[in-house]
Amino acid sequence: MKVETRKNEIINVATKLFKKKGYSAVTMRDIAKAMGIKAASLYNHINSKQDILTTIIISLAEEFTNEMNLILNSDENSINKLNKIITLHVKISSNNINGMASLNNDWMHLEEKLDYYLKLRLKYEDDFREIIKTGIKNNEITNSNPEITLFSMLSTLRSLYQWIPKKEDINTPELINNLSEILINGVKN
Amino acid sequence: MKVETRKNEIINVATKLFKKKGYSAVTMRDIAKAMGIKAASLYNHINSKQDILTTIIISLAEEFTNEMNLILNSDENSINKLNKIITLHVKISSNNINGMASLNNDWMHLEEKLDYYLKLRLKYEDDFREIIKTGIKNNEITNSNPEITLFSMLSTLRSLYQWIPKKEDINTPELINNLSEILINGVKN
DNA sequence: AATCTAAACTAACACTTGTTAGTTTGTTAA
DNA sequence: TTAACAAACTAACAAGTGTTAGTTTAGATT
Repeated sequence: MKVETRKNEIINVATKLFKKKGYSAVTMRDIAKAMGIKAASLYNHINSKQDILTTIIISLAEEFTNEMNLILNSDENSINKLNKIITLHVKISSNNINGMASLNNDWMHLEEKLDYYLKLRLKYEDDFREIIKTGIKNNEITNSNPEITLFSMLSTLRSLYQWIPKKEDINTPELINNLSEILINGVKN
Repeated sequence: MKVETRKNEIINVATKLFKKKGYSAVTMRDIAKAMGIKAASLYNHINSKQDILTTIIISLAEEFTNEMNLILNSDENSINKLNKIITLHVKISSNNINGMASLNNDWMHLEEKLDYYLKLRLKYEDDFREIIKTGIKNNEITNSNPEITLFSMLSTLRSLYQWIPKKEDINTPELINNLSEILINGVKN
C-alpha cells in the first residue's frame, strides 16, 4: 500500500526540509535541488507548495482524530485511557518525525484547509480534556486544574518529535513506560 | 530604564508578527504596515531584519542563562531547585509571550549569533540535567531515565507561552503552584 | 534666523519567489 | 514500428524580497 511514487518521494523530501527550516523558509528550488531536479519538474507530480503542506498536516491530524475516537470508545478507566494517548503520540511521532514538525509549527500556513485543521485540533483537545475531567470525578486523577493537567501532558507529547531522533538508544516500549511513569506518577520520590 | 524608543516599538511590533506567522513569513513591509510607515523608514531605527530576531532571542536566552546560574548556586535541595526553574519559566514567559515564540520556533534562522545561542541552550540543558541527576542520587527524585524527566519538564515549560495568553483567568502564583504540583507529583491520585 | 536632528518619505536596486507553457527524452505497450 | 506516457528540461512571468540612496518635513536648540 505504501508505494514509493515520485510524488511521495517529493513529499518526504519536502517534509524533511520543512522540519529543518520551516515551511516559509523552504523554496521550491530547495526541494528540487534536494531531489536532484529542477523546480519546474516538481509540478509534474504535485499541484503546489501549499498542497504539499496540506497533505502532510491533514493526514496526521486525521490519524490522531481516528485513534482518539477508538480510545474514547474503549472500555478502560481514565488512567488507562491516558496511557493509550501516550502510546498513540509515541507511535505516530516515531513514524513521522519530520511530519510532526510541520503539524506543530506550520499549521498556521495552511490556507483552504486551515479551518478544518483547527476543527480537528479543537475536538482532539476537548476529548482529551473530558478524559481528564472524568478521571478527576472518579478520584483516579489529582484534582488540580484540569486545564493545566491537559496542557502539561499535551506539551510533552507534542514535543516528542524533537527528542525521539536524539535518543536512538531508547526503544519505543521503554519510552512509553518511562513517559507514562513520569507524566502519571510525577517526578518526586 | 525601559524607555519606549521608536526602535523598541518596532521590535515589539515585529515580535508580535513573528509569533503569529514565524520569522520567515513576516516581511519588512508587514512590520512597516503594522507601524503605519513605509518599509524603508524602518531602517532609520534598526539595522536589518536579522538584527531584530537576534535582539529578541539573545536577550531572552541570556536572561535564562543568568537566572539558571543563580539557581545552581542557591543553597536548596533538588526539588526546590526544580520549583525555582518552574517559577523562572512562568515569569519570563508571562513577561515575554511573543518573544518566547521566536526563541522556541525561529532560533534556527539566527545567522552570526546561531552558535552562541546553541552554546547557551546546551549549557542550560546540561545544568537542568545535573540538578535532576543530583536529585536522583539523593533519593529526592524518582529514578527513571533522567533524560526523559528533563525532556518532559522542559517541553511543558517551553510551551508555556502558548497557553498563558489563553488562560487570563489564572494568576501567576496559582499557575506556578499547579504546574509544580503536576510536574513534581504527577497526575495520579 | 540658522542649525540640528529624529523620523518619515520616494524611487530604485538586484535578487528570489511560486508557477506556467511548451518541449525533449527515454522507456513501455500495442 | 508506432503510440503513449512518465518525467525531466529550458525559458520566462509577475509579484514580492531586503535593503540603499537621497530627499523632505517638522520640531527643538543654538
